[in-house]
Amino acid sequence: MAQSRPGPNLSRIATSLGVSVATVSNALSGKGRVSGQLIEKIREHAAELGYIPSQAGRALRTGRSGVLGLVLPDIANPLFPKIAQAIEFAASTAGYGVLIADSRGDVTAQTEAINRLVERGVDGMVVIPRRATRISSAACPVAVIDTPSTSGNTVAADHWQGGCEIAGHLAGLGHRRILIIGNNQESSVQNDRADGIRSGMRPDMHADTLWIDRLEQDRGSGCSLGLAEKVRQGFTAFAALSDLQALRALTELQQAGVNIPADVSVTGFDDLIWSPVVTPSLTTVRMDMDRIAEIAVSALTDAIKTSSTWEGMLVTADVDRVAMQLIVRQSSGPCGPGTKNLRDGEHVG
Amino acid sequence: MAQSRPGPNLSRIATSLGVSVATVSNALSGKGRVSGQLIEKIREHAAELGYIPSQAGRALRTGRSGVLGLVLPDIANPLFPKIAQAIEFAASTAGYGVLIADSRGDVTAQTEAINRLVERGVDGMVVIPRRATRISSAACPVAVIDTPSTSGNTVAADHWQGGCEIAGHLAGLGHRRILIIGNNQESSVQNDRADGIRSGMRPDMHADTLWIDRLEQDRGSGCSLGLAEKVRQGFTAFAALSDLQALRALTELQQAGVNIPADVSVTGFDDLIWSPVVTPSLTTVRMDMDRIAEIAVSALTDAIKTSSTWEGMLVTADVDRVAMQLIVRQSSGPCGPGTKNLRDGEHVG
DNA sequence: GCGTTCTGGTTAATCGTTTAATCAGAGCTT
DNA sequence: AAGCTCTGATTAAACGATTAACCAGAACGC
Repeated sequence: MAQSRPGPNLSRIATSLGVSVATVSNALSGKGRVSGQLIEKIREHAAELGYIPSQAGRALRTGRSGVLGLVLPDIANPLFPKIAQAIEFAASTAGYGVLIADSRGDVTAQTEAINRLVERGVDGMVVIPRRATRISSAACPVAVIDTPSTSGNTVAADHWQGGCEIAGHLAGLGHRRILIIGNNQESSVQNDRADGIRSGMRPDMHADTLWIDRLEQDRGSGCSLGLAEKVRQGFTAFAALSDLQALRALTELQQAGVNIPADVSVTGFDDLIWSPVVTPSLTTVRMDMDRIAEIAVSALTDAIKTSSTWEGMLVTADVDRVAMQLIVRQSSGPCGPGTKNLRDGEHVG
Repeated sequence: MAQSRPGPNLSRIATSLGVSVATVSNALSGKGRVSGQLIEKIREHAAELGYIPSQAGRALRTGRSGVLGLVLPDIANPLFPKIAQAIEFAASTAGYGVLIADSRGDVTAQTEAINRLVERGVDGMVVIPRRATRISSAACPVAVIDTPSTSGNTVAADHWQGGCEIAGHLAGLGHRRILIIGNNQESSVQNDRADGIRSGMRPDMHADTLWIDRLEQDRGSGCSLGLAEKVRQGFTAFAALSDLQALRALTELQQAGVNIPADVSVTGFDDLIWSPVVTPSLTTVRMDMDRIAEIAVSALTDAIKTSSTWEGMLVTADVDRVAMQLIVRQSSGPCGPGTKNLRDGEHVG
């Protein structure tokens, strides 16, 4: 039961140098009144002893754990790697650790996950909420990354503006009939993206929307989206609300013999990992996750510093939306005669 | 500076019930000697007060934080969501939290990330090592998830066996010339998978291997893999060592007008998120990440319980490999006459 | 020369939990 | 009745860091 840690602690440094623990603590934190030379000497000695402060001791005394929680609706989300990476980076440069909690898609599991984090004593947390769920405020500051149009959102990518970018791009290429392909109508993010696309269209343009989950309820998951038929109906551009759906559309169209981008264009959202390497590479719109994470984390750490009350609260940031950036690749091209040879079959079904 | 936590602590419960803190602690942990009725009363009262033990206090006293670290070579890895989800689940059912650390691909950053975790006082950690790097053992038990053939591996999917499954599947479909498509020749995981494929082939089969990163060094990243040419050379099956490369192959072939699976077959590894929804859906081989995570975590917690010494050590488990499961979908089919019409162009280059 | 201020430290309390050591009383033996 | 054990609790000492409060001595003003 050698339960004492191996590394030196404050008192070991103190006795070894013949000073008091308080002085060592002050020297290292630069808080109390210690002479310059002594500070130097203590820091040097601490360094060569390889001193690492006990988070437990510090946490117990200060009431702060130095850890942030990260709650995700569903870790399996392909966007998650970028989010986690960005949050972890922002947090660790701010001196915080990141504790993850997965809610496995379930809504009740989300509050459960939040509770787990609270029990572990996180100082604050970043929540990417599931669908349109509200955060039953936990016992610590909470930053929400959702979409700017949702109340309670701390900071997020400007999904609406991202949609505008896509619409503008497609408009510039001459496309007039666009099929928006989304997964879930209840997702506020996807709705904002779709709204953005519609708002960015010129007056002479027209868009229909296809929600995959509804289609799959009828036809079964993984079913065909019937996009070849949509091509025959005159749609020349398929704007998916996520790269995953864009990929699905892309491969379905390719399999049906539709050439991209010669015949039709396909665009996505998020610039996920496969987007640059598929053929044709995917035109998409990217969110600056690093910046979003940095804003969220600093809003959180500010709230932690100044929070005198322990009630849960949703933190706010000066900037609540971060622009998305259009990445033009090969899956989008001018709306040209390439589609003509498919048009004759109109109104087949 | 209301630095005292809001929730009740042991002493509040104790005074409120007129007993000592020790008794409350014993009653809740079931360790000391407390009468049955008193245990009941204390637990009840603690519950209705919403008592949550202070991890900081406990950690300070016991020297255990109740937190595991998770170190990833590169969080952006598309496999990461599954890993993180599985580890988090296994850890939280074992009563542990999970602190993440990203090494952003860099090898030096990996040790840095490990140090960050140690400083935060993790009781142990799970490391998915970068390429062939060895873990410079940290000051806590470490479980390594790599591949069974690597020394120091705690537990991992049986990538070699997974390769055999693929080879067997393709052999049964009549394929004789296989192109293995990998990303990186230095990856021990990819090497094991490739070896597995070769070992699982029948004597009359032949396989070549294409390493993408080498190709990209010459032709630039995102370049064509020249697979259409390979089809003309007589390859009828493309076995990628990851679904990401499989997807790349699939789309490149489709764009070149090659029909899958009629003309050639494409297979992958890992059953990543897009695999079921692309057209044609991807035949792949899946690892049982939940089981791997559970084995790794329980090996870790065992080591933590019994560890009297604080030196770092690589833990071992009874089972060091978990079988992979073949998922047959639509991207693989019989090697048939479908390829014939492309064969006449043999030896063009 | 005596009160005051400033400097550079020390003392001691505290955070909340665990756990070894102790202790009061009941029941039992001889 | 003295000694013993057993039960059910209490006491007190950690764990390691932070920080308010205190204190000795030097410098200084008047």
